[in-house]
Amino acid sequence: MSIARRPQRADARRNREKVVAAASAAFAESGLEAQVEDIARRAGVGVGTVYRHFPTKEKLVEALAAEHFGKLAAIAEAALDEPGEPWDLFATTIWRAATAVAADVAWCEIMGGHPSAARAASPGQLRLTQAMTTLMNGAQAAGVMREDATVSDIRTIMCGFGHVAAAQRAGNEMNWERYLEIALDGLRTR
Amino acid sequence: MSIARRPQRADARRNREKVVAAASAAFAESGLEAQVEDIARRAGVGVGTVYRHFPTKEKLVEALAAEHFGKLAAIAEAALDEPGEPWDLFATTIWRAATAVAADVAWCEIMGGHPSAARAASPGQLRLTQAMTTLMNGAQAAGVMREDATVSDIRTIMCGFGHVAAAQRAGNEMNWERYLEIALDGLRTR
DNA sequence: CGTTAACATGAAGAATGGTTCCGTTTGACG
DNA sequence: CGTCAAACGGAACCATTCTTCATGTTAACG
Repeated sequence: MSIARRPQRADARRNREKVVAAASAAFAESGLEAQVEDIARRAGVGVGTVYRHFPTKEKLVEALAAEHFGKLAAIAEAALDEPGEPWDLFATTIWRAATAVAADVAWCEIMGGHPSAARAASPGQLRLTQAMTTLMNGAQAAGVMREDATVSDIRTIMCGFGHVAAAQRAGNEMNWERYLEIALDGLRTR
Repeated sequence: MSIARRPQRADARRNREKVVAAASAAFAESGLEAQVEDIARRAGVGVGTVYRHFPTKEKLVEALAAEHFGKLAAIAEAALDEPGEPWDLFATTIWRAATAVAADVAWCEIMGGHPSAARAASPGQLRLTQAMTTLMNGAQAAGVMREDATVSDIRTIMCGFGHVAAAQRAGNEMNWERYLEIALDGLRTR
């Protein structure tokens, strides 16, 4: 019994796009604590409209987090098709991902394991895990990455990374490039 | 012109102790977002009493943070008097400190660079920096630690560590021991 | 066009949690 | 003891921020 439903109105879809874009910008700038009212203002709509498209603020965060993980997956998958030494492919991937994450406060928080984002495993997360596993297997087969390293280690390292990058943005004297340099070195075979 | 002031009442000092102990326990268990009312209840006093001794919640956090840094400084200073290989002295210190921090949610947050704690440099922080520098110089002189490593790197690593440990406690699949293992490896000379 | 369901709005509601305030109690001192 | 300033208690206050809802608007379709 499929209930006959009118198609979504054109202005509604447009507004949804505007909300997503505004939220993306607001979160990138102020982190996940950016206020719904601010997002609505940026989008040029009322708060009610935000809530029409996303039942809660948390769902909005989840949606953007899923999008972010999709981007990371794309970065990792791209490396799979590139030529180069196994270690370089892996390291370059981490580096590209980190650079993208560090430029966005909310993304840092999401990588840091913020509750709103960590909940459901998005397809992007699965793809990311898959691609990273392949990259790491390659490096391990070449004997340049410690044998006991797993994707879980990468998650752990990137969790710490997200927070370091966020702290750096917040003004603490800190350096995420240096953090990565040391962590990546710790993953190499001696 | 020193204003004649009555000495602090005995019950007031006792209550202060109780507040500090209660706050310590509440923060260790629930993190810095533990509520003032909960702290007061644990201490067996009213919220007003908490505010008599600490003008704001943030000051209370700062006081406990300073205490924590004092403990870390003691750990590092103790290692200075112990016999052993330079690298082991350094690594053992990090390990001891990390173990202490990981057992306390608020401590993890403080290490992670929580605003309330990062503000003023407490004497404990200075002592900690001093002792760590000595330990690191020893390891570098022995040629077992990368020459470019600085105390600032340790701060960065421990910032990430605090967050990883907190995330692990919050239920994320993560492993701070593994994190440390990799980071310490990254600090060694190849 | 007219009708209607979908959509938009933003002020009001609800929940949270730090801080204040004043009536009451209590320790210290003469 | 009697006095008094210090200390206490905790309900009330206030600020913040997510969420709802009653009212007004608009795109889609016949």
